[in-house]
Amino acid sequence: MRKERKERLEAKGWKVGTAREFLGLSDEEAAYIELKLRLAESLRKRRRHRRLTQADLAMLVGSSQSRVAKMEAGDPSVSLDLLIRSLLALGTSSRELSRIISSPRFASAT
Amino acid sequence: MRKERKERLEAKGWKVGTAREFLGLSDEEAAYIELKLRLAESLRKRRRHRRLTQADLAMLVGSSQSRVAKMEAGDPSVSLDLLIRSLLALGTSSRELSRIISSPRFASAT
DNA sequence: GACCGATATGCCGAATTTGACATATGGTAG
DNA sequence: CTACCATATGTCAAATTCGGCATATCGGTC
Repeated sequence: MRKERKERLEAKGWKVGTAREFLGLSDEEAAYIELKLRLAESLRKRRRHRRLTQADLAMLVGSSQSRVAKMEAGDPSVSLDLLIRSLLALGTSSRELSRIISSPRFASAT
Repeated sequence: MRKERKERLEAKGWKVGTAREFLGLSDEEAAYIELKLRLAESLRKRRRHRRLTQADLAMLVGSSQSRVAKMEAGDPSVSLDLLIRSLLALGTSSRELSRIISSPRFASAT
């Protein structure tokens, strides 16, 4: 996998709609990144809802505060795997997970 | 991550309903494995629908035939990450992805 | 201002995941 | 049976991701 490329940038300031137009991303890469950001956003929302600190969540999933911070930031160094595992650890159901994945981050438009 | 445990077995003969009852899996682990199996199943279905061989798909996602075989078998050595990336490479939309994730593998019942 | 809890960022060695290869198995046509 | 193609399985070095740690930054409160 050669994702050292644009992924470095993915979550810097591109939390906005589609990054696709700014960088030269393939549909597939764009979809992957979008997905990651949706999960990241949701993770943070759910953690806060439960009134947990990043450190709490880290403990819960057997990770570290810094990794949780990276997850929520959509950092390229975190995999969908860990993101999803964390959501599951927070008690997210498949049903809810599916909703997260299909929900538009803003309004896809265009 | 200490998944060397039961995951060794996960995809052996446990394509059935919930593995949860046989092995001592936590809700979270069970959900994770179920999810993986759903994606695996879907990947195979979609690849076949497109009349592609595992080698074709491998080429498409920049992987190898053996890895594709492992993906479709839900092998513990493949991550959700790769599984999802492959589905995306096959043109699966977020919408479809979400449907895959929430769809029961059989009939969850009980 | 100083202090404090929460979060962000950079780094590193350890652990996991990957692609590739060899090889085995399965099915099918000749 | 042989040949061929698709798929399965095992292994391994290289690449990626991991947890943990140190440290920086960001509000609040005093």
